[in-house]
Amino acid sequence: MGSECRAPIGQFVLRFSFLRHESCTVLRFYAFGHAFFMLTIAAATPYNEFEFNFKICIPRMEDSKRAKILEAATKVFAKKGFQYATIADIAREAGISTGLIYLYFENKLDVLLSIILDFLGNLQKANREKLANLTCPKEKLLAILRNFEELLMHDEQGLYLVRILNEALPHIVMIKEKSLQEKRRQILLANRALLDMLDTIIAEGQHKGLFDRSLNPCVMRQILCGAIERVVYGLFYTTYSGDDIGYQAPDAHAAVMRLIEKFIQK
Amino acid sequence: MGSECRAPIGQFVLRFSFLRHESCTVLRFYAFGHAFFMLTIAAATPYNEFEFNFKICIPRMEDSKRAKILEAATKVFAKKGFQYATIADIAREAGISTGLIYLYFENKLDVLLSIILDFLGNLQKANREKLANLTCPKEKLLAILRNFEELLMHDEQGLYLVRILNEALPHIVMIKEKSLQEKRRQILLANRALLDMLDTIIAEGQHKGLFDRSLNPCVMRQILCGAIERVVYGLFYTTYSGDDIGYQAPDAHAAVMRLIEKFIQK
Amino acid sequence: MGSECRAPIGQFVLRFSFLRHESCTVLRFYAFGHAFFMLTIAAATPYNEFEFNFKICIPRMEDSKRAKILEAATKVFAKKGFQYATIADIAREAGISTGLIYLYFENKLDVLLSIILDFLGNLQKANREKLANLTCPKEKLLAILRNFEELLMHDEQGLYLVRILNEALPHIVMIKEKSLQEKRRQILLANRALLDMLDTIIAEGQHKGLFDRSLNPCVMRQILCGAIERVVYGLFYTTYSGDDIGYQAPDAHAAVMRLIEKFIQK
Amino acid sequence: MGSECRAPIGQFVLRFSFLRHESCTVLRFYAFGHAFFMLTIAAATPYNEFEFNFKICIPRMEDSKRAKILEAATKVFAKKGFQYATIADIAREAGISTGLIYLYFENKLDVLLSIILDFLGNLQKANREKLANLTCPKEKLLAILRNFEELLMHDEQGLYLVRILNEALPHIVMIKEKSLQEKRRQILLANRALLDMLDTIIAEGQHKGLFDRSLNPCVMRQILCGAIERVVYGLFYTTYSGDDIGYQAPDAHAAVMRLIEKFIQK
DNA sequence: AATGAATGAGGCTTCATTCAT
DNA sequence: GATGAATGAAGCCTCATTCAT
Repeated sequence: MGSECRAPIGQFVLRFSFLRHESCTVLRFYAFGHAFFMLTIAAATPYNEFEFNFKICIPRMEDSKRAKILEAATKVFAKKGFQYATIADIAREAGISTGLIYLYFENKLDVLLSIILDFLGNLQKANREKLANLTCPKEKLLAILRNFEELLMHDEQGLYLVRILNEALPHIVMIKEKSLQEKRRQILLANRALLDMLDTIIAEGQHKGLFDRSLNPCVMRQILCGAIERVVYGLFYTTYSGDDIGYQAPDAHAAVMRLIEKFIQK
Repeated sequence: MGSECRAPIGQFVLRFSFLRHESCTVLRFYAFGHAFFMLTIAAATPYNEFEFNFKICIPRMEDSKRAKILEAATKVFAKKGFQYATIADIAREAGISTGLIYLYFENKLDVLLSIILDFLGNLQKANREKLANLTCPKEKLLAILRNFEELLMHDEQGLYLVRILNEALPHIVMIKEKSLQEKRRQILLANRALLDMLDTIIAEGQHKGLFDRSLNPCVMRQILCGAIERVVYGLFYTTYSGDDIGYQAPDAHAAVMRLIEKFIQK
Repeated sequence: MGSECRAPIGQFVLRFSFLRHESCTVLRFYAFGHAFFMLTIAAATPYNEFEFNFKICIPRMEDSKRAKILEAATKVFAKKGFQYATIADIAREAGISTGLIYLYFENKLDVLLSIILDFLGNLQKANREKLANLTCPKEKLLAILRNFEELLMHDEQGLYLVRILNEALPHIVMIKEKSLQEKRRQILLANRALLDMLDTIIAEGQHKGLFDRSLNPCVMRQILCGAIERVVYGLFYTTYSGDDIGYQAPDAHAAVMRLIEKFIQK
Repeated sequence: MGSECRAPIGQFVLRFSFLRHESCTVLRFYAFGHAFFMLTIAAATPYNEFEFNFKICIPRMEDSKRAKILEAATKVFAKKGFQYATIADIAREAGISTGLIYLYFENKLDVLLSIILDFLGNLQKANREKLANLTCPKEKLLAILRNFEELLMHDEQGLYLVRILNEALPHIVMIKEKSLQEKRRQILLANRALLDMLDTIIAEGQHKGLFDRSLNPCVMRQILCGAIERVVYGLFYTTYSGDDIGYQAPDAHAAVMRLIEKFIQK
């Protein structure tokens, strides 16, 4: 925080923090420890007209810095695209300074990789929990795909992730930076593990005579994942651009469930 | 009264037609058979003020060079991603100088929009041709989706397009540049027209009792398109990264056909 | 009720004052004694909507760095001409990196405008001080023109300014950039104010029968200013090109004084 | 010309020429050999809105190409400034192609030098003619300054020249290009000759007891020339920016005459 | 731990100049 | 003589990253 200060206002104490970025100034007013409202003054050209953005917000208290940065970055990457999102954007969104990001991450790409790795980790964890008690291939398949769907549709952050995954995965293969090779390897491994798990379950289902045997399991998996992502992407697009995509989250869920059922059956 | 006349302009012949009406005079200028622009002179009093109405159609230079640039850009955008592709990359790939690109396009974004607009135009054209003789919703749906699939799987350029469409569409909404607004509008319109066409056909099929009535047509369309794109994307990914995706073009085609059949049925 | 408070912000101390009126609360933020901005909160109900009135005064960072850049730019612009001066030249002259200039100014044109605006501001200030105690038109005219002459002949920077003003003023009218419109307006206003002041004094002198009545005040002013600028320009040219212009600063001053006396008299 | 073509319109034959530039298209319509009107279509972006500039003009018939280019360049340099004027601008204004300029001139700087050299040549010629029969220093001085004034105030081109001279002279000293050294030398010589002539006449007048002896002749010359240029510049500024400068050509002339008379007298 | 001023490499874009036609 | 497509050097500007505080 740039600075803090207390001043009595009305019947309670008003505390505020003050943060100057390159292109804007952020003031946060707190009452009772909660951020009371946030005032962003953009375009600090002297003697000029200004643009203000207000955000009345009561933030989570226990936000560790790392999580805060990742959350902000997810939003910014999704809205602007990785390349066009700047470190300054992320810092502004997170309410911190640009330098601090480099205390928690190697560089911008590392932030992106960390978002993806966190997501894949969460997905793996959820899958492990759900699959523990299941034996039927159909139930297993459903469980995994529902986990995928839920993580993406659960909240705004999930919608952002669809956009990010879509954009980022092709790049990950290309990463050359030595210091990020380990993270790159982990992501590719986790991703591959996920796909293999799906392929194996589909093959198992085909083998047991439960699923349609005429199709290549890999294509089937690709279709199922692609359909889910696309459907969720539509939801992201709606919230993001304001255009009506023609359906809501429940429609999306129903359709995905129906797709799985119909498509894998004999 | 009408007359025609040819005059050499640059490297191609300019042809124009001349037509005098009672109250105005119309000049039409043609290049390559296209009406280049149309000039209506309302009150032909010499040395006086005039009223003009223009209608411009196709003022562009060598189409082959333009196509060459677009082809190179498609490849580069697909391989590096739009954000990481530089103008120098495109020029190198096309075998021309960087400056020349700015003779044919406004800037990098304009190149991207042109690629997409050309693709959507081709798709629309192919759809119009195929749909002319069809009445059955199922046949219509199949025709459109096969057009889509064929354009994308037909050759390398098609595979590149999947990657580009995937990455670019979110950006298009964000375009603020004044000079690109018209192209942005056209793309969004063409895209919307395509989606509406699909939605209408699906709704028609549902109404006639041919398709599954329980699902929202927009979601169904989203799933079908998403699945096709994802499957084709897998093929691109294989050729591009060298990783085996686990299936080939024929598998992909078979699966898509089967998906359509199964998913839309009652 | 009022209170004051200090909080460190970046490298300087932020001071603010706090004032509660019956219907609103006013916060004033100061840096270096300047009111940084003023925030009026109309209805201080917590967690509710607010009404704010802002008045921004001087949001800028280190003034010394800004001045350093302007000084370097003045020199470079004068020696190379605005058009041929590069940002790299200015940065080199100021002993900083190119990027830093963009932290203090919008772009190259903004640097130029800032130089001119600063000069006009100094001139206005000097005029205000000198004119405070004068009533005689002749004395007033002399005071203003001597201020002008002194600011330009005082030191090297003054000589540079002649060259810059000469070159820049035609450009200022042409500025289209939205972000520079405000500065453009201010310069034109300040310039106009200066000319109007001169014209008014000349007209007053004519009216009182002190000055030559046969001539248009605007032309007279133009001649006086043009003569001064040209004479000073000669001095700049000498130091800059090494060519002997044939006179020195004292000659210049004597001639200007004599010109004023002779030219305005009846 | 790009192309020519004839078509009967009303009771007389309409001939038109057609010229495509990079950023605009120029049509010229002729009647009876005169350019009837000129239509400039800017921003030839396909499918887009256009900007039109009309110019109804009846050009001189015997325009040699070289003179045409210089005339166009004078206008463009004056309006945009040398650096920001492009060869394409000049070609467009002259109604020719960019390449043709390089058939008549070495490069852009050569065009500028040629404009100035032509002007100085005209001035020298006019001075030689006028001075032939004069012996009185006062008459000689008046004759030279009136020549200067007349050439600059005579027409639009003269006004443009004030602006160009103002901007260009400081640069001429800096020219390093080998191929332009000769022209540079000529300009500096002609300029020096002009100034020397003035200085000599003033000194002569002082010596003969006709002029004020208390001032340095060089400063006096500088003041007289500076005043004239500034006054004429005001007229240019008015026509160019549309702002009212507060006086007209006759006011300017009267004031200049009066200045000379008053300033040089004892 | 946190800040944000400072750096400078690298991309986009313009435009003087060339040259095949 | 005349054209204008093509070239590519050079400048502006952005922004990831560093580092003194």
